[in-house]
Amino acid sequence: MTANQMSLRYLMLGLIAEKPMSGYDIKQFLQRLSWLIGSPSFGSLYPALSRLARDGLLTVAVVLREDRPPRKVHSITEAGRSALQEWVAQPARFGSLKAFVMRLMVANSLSRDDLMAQLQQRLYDVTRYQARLADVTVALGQAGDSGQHLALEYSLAVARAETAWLGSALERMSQAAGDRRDAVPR
Amino acid sequence: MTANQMSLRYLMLGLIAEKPMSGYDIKQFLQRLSWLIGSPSFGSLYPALSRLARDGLLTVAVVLREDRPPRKVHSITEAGRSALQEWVAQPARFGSLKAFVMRLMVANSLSRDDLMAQLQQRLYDVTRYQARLADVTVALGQAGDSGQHLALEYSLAVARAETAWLGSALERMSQAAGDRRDAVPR
DNA sequence: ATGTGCATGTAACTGGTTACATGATTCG
DNA sequence: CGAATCATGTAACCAGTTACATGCACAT
Repeated sequence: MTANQMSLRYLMLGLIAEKPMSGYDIKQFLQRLSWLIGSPSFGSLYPALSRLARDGLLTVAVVLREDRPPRKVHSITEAGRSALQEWVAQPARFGSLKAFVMRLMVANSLSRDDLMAQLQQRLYDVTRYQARLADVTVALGQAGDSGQHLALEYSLAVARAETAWLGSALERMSQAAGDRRDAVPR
Repeated sequence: MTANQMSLRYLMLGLIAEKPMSGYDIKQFLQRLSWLIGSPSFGSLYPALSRLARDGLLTVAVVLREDRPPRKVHSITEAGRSALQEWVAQPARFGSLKAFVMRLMVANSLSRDDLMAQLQQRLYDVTRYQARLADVTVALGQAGDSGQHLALEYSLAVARAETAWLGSALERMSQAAGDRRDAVPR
């Protein structure tokens, strides 16, 4: 369970891009934030890793140590870095918050403009989603059971929070881009 | 894509519980709210349906019509109804909003108390999640790139909206339960 | 004639899971 | 002595996807 569709592939590539890691390292790291984005099992992690290596997106160095088992340390290649960049810059299709958050996590190679473009796209998608929810809520009116009403209201409350946050975040960032004195936003 | 882990099984069972439907009917229905909860493909829908029938949770009646192809109308059995009830009443483990919303959608057989128990459980889970997020955000402090900060802030904003909504919804419902005059909440 | 809607289903593939196998070392 | 940590991997399974197969009716 790694939060749908982000494929584990690019998540791992993103982690290795920051610093070389073994499969075990990655598992450890993700385990500690499993509550946030979920941690894949070894059964998917190792195969995915060797596939990335096979595709030339990363290189493997076997590090032998006395006493402990040898570890395979994976480092990103130039091809890997550009593949990651390409993936992370391309507009994410609308999905769960978790998927989007994972994308942001890996997106440290993103320029401020690209980052803002991601947020803008998300804002656009969530706004449309929110409008749809509002329509349906009105259309449902008295009909439908209380569970359905609650479901819609709940979804709507969350969507509203998302658009509000995205709006203010974008505003903050464009202001920070306005005065060119401080490089770091916020 | 039916929003993880709810297994399609109980979603379909829930739909058929409301009124008998063919596989095609279900697909149509879900297609129209695919933006909300996602629609499964025929390739998973039909097999799941026949498995439910095989397990005795629903019965199949082949309805022949001149001009149009015959349809297999599925109706829920007693066993099916109790299986659904059992599933829907059991505490949902913490997952995505979508999964929870789907549960609520199907939960029209739920008593107000059971419904409130579901919300209470969710509130408990999200509150813990929110606390964890707040901790990590503080711990991250100056470290971490802007993407990571944004990811955490975004998640936190949504979590806050969830707890706020859940709190007020529960309050409303317990008030409505207080004056026993009107049976329908809200 | 061509495509769209109705209606069912199967087969191949994908991307994950759990459980298993191996084997050394350190901690209680 | 047994359990946990380190470290890698494979095999069986599962739930979903896409693409394909079939076939009739109706509208363009």
